[in-house]
Amino acid sequence: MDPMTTPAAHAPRAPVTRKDVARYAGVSTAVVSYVVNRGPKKVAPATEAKVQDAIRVLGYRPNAAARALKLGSSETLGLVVPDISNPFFALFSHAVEDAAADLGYALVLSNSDGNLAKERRNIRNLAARQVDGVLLASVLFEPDLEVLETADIPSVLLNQERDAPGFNSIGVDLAAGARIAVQHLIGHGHTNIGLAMGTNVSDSTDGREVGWREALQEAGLPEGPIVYSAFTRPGGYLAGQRLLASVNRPTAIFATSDMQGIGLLRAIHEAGLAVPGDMAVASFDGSAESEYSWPPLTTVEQPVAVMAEAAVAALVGASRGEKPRHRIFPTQLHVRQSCGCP
Amino acid sequence: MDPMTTPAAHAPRAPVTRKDVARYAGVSTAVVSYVVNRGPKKVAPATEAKVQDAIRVLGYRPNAAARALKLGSSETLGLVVPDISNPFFALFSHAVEDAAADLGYALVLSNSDGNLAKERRNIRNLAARQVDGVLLASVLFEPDLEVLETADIPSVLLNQERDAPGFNSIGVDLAAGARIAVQHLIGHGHTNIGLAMGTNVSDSTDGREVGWREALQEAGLPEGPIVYSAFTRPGGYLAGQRLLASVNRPTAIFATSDMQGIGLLRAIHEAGLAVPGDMAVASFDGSAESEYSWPPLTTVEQPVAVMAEAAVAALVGASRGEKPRHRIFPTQLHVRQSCGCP
DNA sequence: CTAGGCTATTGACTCGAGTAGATCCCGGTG
DNA sequence: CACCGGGATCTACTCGAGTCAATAGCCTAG
Repeated sequence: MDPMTTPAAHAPRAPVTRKDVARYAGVSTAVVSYVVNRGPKKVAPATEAKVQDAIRVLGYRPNAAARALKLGSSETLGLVVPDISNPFFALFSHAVEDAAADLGYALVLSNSDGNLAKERRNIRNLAARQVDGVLLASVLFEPDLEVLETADIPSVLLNQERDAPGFNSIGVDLAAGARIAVQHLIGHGHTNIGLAMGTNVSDSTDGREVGWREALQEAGLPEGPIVYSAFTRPGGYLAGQRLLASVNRPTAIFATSDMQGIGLLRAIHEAGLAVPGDMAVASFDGSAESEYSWPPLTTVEQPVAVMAEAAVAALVGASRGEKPRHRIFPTQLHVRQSCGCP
Repeated sequence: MDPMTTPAAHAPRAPVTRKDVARYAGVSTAVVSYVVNRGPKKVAPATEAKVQDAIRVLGYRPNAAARALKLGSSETLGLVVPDISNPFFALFSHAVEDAAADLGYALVLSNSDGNLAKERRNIRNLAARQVDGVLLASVLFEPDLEVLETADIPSVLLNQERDAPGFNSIGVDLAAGARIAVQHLIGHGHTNIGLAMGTNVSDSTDGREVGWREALQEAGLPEGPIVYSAFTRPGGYLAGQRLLASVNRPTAIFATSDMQGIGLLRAIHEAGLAVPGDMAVASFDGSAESEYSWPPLTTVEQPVAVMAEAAVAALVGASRGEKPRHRIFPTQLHVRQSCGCP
């Protein structure tokens, strides 16, 4: 440390700019830029050393706002999710942040709390902040593309099963995933399989419902009871209570999210039934929580990390003029014990 | 091209600037600023109407980067957490985002993944991005304040039990919370209470360990076995296996986080024991997951929303020159069933 | 010894918005 | 009629960094 006097701890230190570095190093400001950005012109090694030194001594950090202004890019991506405290979105956010950080982008997070007006506000807000792209996990199943269009930012629709022409979108093959899970349940000998379906504002039927139905039909089984409720733990709990009380009580249930699966388990336990003995369960998402429930949930895993990377790549590609596209990823069944496997 | 047809959907529309608005409205750029910011000078109502009109027609959005450059503030806060997919931090992030949004701030999220080097990088990165403040949930229990000092940004240390002079910090009374939980367990008649302690890089003892010990001493009970492991589900699982195998197996366990509590439950279930019959459990945090485990966990709830608000307020206060301070919040015991209550 | 050809460096302009200071225009006074 | 007050508006500079065109050295070939 400097043996001389240290400056007062809380003196409002003026921010160090490129000019200060230039003066200290005895060069022009242009050279400082060239050193910092390694280009676009070369700098003599000796000069570079002087500049690096000055940067270190003064503790210079380029002002990101100035940079963003000049370059027209803030190196920032926006992520809009319904609720970050939902484990699935938390997982997703983490993966997105990782992918973005790898490419030098920062991530601005905002929650829409299942509220369309808030979702719109958030998008507009991000647009005003000059983010380079928006990743939107809409509260709607058919998001209102208008806001995105008028905001005129590259965007990716997440969790999107169907193609929205002119937009990047990313999703998983819901139907195939659900089918595989229900088939697995059928493989355990179940003939009456219920569905705890998440509610969903859309005209078209959710792929998970389709997959459930298909698997049943293929096996020549009748449709089990369906209960619609929120994609949440309480939603699953409620669905569980209803399903258990239904006239033709199923012996297995497929839940359209892990959160519902968790809620389901609670309802079943409270009814004094055993899982998977009295009631088998399988769910959808593949979150960490599903691994540590009791019993551990057999679940359809979404390739979250891969999807996040693809989403970020699509955004970065869009700013380079690439065409928007719709990508669907495959899921994978994670067999644990709630289905009846040992 | 036909001038009447709409422009090609993906024509790289040039961004609308203040100048465009000024030209369209037939005024100077200064007036546009005055209208947008409602000051610092007055504008005649008629002129204002013209400008508002132009803004609407052209779809003008002020460039946040330019604004940030000129004003030296980006209206942005940074949040650094070890891992957003940990439910506790997810919950916290949500609360922080809410509080920040209420005050017009956006939130930049970054994960440090329990990696000190990454934590430092993230902080520096945020500093370069001119965030107005940083909320830091450090991976260390005694964060290296040096980075924050040299970065010279207002900051708040989260989850901080002890006072770091010159820094804002926010935490809960860990010892008191742990004590209350252990006392509750004692109230159920347990005399051998184990501790699943999260590992913690610090010289001093974690408050939760202190609280556990105090409660035992006060009741004249001997210390039960302690197992140290990560603050995670697998950490708790491991701790559970060890505690169950220990020579003087306890009849109740206090876990220092909900995640550990969840892991504990799994280990106990796998051993074929009943909770709370054979083994009672209580944990710490109050996350949503603890409510839906089986059985639901009795846990010490942290006032996450209040703390988040206080943290954001401290940051905003700091930019106004307020003195840094250390605040400790009380916890509250949430009695559910894992402790033995009906 | 000078022209030519390099390379390293610099000066100066730019991005878009905030705002101080100058200017303009109007009605009202003396 | 000249002058002044005062509100409305405009001109011009600023923030910090990127980068191009111009320049200053300097070495070598002729």
